[in-house]
Amino acid sequence: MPDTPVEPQQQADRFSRARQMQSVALLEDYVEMIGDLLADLGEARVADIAERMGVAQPTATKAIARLKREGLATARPYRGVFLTEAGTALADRVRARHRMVVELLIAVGVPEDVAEMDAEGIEHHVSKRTLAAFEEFLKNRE
Amino acid sequence: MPDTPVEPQQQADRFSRARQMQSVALLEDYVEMIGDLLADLGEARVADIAERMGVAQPTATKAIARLKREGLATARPYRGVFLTEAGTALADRVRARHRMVVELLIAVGVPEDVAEMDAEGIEHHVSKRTLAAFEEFLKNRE
DNA sequence: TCGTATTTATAGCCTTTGCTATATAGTGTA
DNA sequence: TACACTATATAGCAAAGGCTATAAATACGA
Repeated sequence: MPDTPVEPQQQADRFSRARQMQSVALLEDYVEMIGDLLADLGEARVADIAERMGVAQPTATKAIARLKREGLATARPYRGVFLTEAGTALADRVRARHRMVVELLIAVGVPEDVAEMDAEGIEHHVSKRTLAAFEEFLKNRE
Repeated sequence: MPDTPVEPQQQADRFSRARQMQSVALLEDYVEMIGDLLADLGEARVADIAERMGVAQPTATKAIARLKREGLATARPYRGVFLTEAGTALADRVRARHRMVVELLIAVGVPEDVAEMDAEGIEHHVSKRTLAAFEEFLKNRE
């Protein structure tokens, strides 16, 4: 029965939740990016962050300000940006989830480059339970 | 080789693209919702749209204004909201994509209710090619 | 160490998506 | 037909994310 009627309230909640996740998505992207830069280059400069995020430098500065507000990052002016413990943990989770989404997409037949593209948007909406299902699926196929 | 180095520019483009898709997501949600209401109730009132979208009524009014601007909907004040041909076509595409995403999630082991939840956010980031892969996957399994 | 070049921060503006409070227009009934 | 009730529209505000232009701070070579 694909046509179970959906309660308006329930549906509204779903939309609210999706919007909520969206507001977290940017933080996740920045945190992961900063983690990557720290790993790759040993430091995360504002200019590099902006370049890789595809935004203007002041936009990155503002985003970093939000990360600081939320306790995910610290920054010494004109030095680099660093992740707090919470930031590092988030970055790790986000990175793992991203990889899992890409792998799942590839596993169901999505070309690798497309998988990589789409994952960038999809990943933020993948819940814990869905992630667990992905993991299980990848483990059990062959 | 999971560690193909990614060009900064390429990565930036991916993020830009994801942001771009995000701005379309709201339109898609509203259009699909209006389509559903028209089908279910024969009319789409602002109040119903707002309720089901989980937003305040003026927020829905504003979104509808954008739909009109973009040529997806028309509205007669104090009557209902209607979809243009383009709006109807978009609604159909969105609905089909939504169903496909839900089915794919279920097929890889995501519980139905979770699938329905997550699909709400995921669907907007599923490209044509990924959608095609999903379709193929669902057809070929068994 | 000075002075220029690079990098980051600030200022100021725009758009979108929310919100609440309030005005206004339709609807239906007495 | 008039009035109350309901539905929609409008006004005005906030936060987020984006931009360009410009100021300020740092770094580094001469």
